[in-house]
Amino acid sequence: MGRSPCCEKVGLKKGPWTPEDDQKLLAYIEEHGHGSWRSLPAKAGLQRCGKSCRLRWTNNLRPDIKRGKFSLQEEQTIIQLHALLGNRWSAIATHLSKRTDNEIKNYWNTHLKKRLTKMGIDPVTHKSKTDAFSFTDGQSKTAANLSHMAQWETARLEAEARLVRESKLKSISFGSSSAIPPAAPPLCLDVLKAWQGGLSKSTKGGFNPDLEFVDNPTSAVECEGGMVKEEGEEEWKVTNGIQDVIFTIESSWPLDSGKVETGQVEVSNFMDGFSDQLLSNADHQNESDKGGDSDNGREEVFSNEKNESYWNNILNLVKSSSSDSPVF
DNA sequence: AAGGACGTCAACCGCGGTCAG
DNA sequence: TCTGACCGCGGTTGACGTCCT
Repeated sequence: MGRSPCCEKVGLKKGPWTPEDDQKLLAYIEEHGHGSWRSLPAKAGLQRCGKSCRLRWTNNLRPDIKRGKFSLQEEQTIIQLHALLGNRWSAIATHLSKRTDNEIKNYWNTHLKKRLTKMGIDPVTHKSKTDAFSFTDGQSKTAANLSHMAQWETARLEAEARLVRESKLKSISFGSSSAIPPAAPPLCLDVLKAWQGGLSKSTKGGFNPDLEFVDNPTSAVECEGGMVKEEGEEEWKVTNGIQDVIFTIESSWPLDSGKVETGQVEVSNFMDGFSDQLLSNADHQNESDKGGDSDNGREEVFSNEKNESYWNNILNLVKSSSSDSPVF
C-alpha cells in the first residue's frame, strides 16, 4: 500500500527559507493561527510543504524562543534530563521552555556529547567508560534502581510534555501570537526526593523498590494521615519492601506541589562536584581544542569513586534545581 | 593563498502514534 | 475494528563557516 507523501512534492521549494517566506508565514499565523499545517502553505501563499512550515515556525519564527549561547544551568539541565530520558529531545525541551528540541539536539551532538566523552563518560549510558562493566553488586543494584526510576520518570514526562504541547496548540490555534501565554512551568521532580528518601533509608537492607500508581481520582478523597487528596491529583506509591512512600502530584499548574506524605527521610549528602567537573572541562575546553591534551591525565583518572556518584550527582542536581531553578 | 578537514546548525526524511470517518 | 490522513519526533543530511596544514 505504502504511505502517501505528506504533500505534493512537485513545484515546492526546499532548502533555506527566504525573508519573504518567513514574512508570509509569520503574517498568516499571526492572523489565523497555524490550524492545519497541511493546508497552511496554500492559504499563506507559500510554495512549501506543510511540514517545512511547521518546522520553520517551531524552530525559528515562534516568538517565545530563546536563541544564543546555552548557559551552564541549561547545559546541566540537558545533561540531567538526557541521563533520565535519553534522546527524547522534545521531552527535554519542555523543561527548557524557550529552547527548541532541534536546538537542544544539535547542542548535545556538537558540544555536550563530546564534553562528556572527554570526561571519560559514555554519553549514551552516562557511565564512566573505564568501569562500565565492573559495578559491585550494590552499585549495579543502585544502577538498576535508577534505571527503574528513569523509566517511570520518562513515562511521566512524556505525558507532561503532551499536556504542554496541547496547551500551546490551543493558545496558538485560537488566538494571535500576542495572546500566547508563557509556557507553564513543568512538574517539579519531587518524586526524586521521595525516591532518595526511600533509597537512603534502606540501602543496608536489600533494597527492592517498586513504583506503583495508586489511583487517579476524579473527586477529593481522604488519604492516610488525614490528608485530603484533591480532585485532579495523582497519587503514587514507592514501595521498597520496608516502607511505602506515598506522594501526590497535581495534574494542573502551578505544580510545585508534590507532597511526600509518609516516609520522607533524611537525604544523604551526595558528592558535590559534577558542576565543577563541567565547569572545569568547559574551562579546559579551549586549551584542548587547540591541540593540547593537557587534561587527558585528569580525564583518565576520573575515578571509579566519582563514577559511582555520577548518578547521585545527577539526582542531586535535579533535586537542587527543582527548588532553585525556574526550570523546575 | 589554497584547499582539505572539521564543526555547526537549519532543514529534510521517514517512521510511529493518534484520531476521525 | 479498520483505514488513511495528519502530526510530531528523532535521525540524518547538506550548506556554510572556520580552522588547519
